[in-house]
Amino acid sequence: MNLSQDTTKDDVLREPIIDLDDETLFVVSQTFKALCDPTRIRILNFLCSEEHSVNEIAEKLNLSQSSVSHQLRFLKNLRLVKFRREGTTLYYSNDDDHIMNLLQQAIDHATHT
Amino acid sequence: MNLSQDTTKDDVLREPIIDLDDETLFVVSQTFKALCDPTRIRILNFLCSEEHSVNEIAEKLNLSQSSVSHQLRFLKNLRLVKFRREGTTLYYSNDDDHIMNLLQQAIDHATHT
DNA sequence: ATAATATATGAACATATGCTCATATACGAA
DNA sequence: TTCGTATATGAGCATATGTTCATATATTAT
Repeated sequence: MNLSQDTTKDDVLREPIIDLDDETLFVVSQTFKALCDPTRIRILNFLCSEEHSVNEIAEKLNLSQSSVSHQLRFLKNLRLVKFRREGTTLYYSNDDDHIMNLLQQAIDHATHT
Repeated sequence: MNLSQDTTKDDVLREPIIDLDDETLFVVSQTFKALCDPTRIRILNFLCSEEHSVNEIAEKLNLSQSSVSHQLRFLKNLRLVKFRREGTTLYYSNDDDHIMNLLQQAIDHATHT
């Protein structure tokens, strides 16, 4: 696994990646950090199919408005969710299909077991 | 509110899962927790291709023996790595292809960006 | 303008996390 | 057994994390 990496265009045979550069490491760890908290998992899973307002999320998932808002800010900083405004209501939705796909894979794996 | 849940085996059409049960939530969060720390990411990535002893890991990744050992215990508890003994040396290796695959996807995604 | 509703935010707090240090344990060689 | 090497473990510590509480901000309606 991990037998290759970006090198110059001329390379054909590539060295295996022993260690990862700091930036990759940071991005990957941040990505998984977003997915490692039960509350965020529930929120992301809830936003998987369709958009929901902050209050809807809080009510359906039985969480405080503040907690949801804090977590949504966290997820928005990582560009995992986005929102649109309608009056005073903000509708949040998925903004990263790739990460949502990783989450679904893990959920499928967990439920399948 | 968990509008849907596991249904009977006879069902073909199923409601979307609004909320996740506690066990799934726990397993998924634990899984990602394993992948959200830079040190564990480096260790798992290093073990991705082949087995390595504790000292090899520590030296190649420039980590303390103690830190590596602690993290390996963490990863072993989650069944993400296994080891075989050869004298006093323990060779650790990947024990969960599915999770390793999730990690590689995230790494590819991060490096590709 | 004020009121009502929806959301965001900062402080404080308790808990979780990851590291280091020192030491314990396990195994093999002599 | 004793020594040397490899690994494991527990305590202590500093930092990170997630929640609640109180309050701030934003938008709409009156």
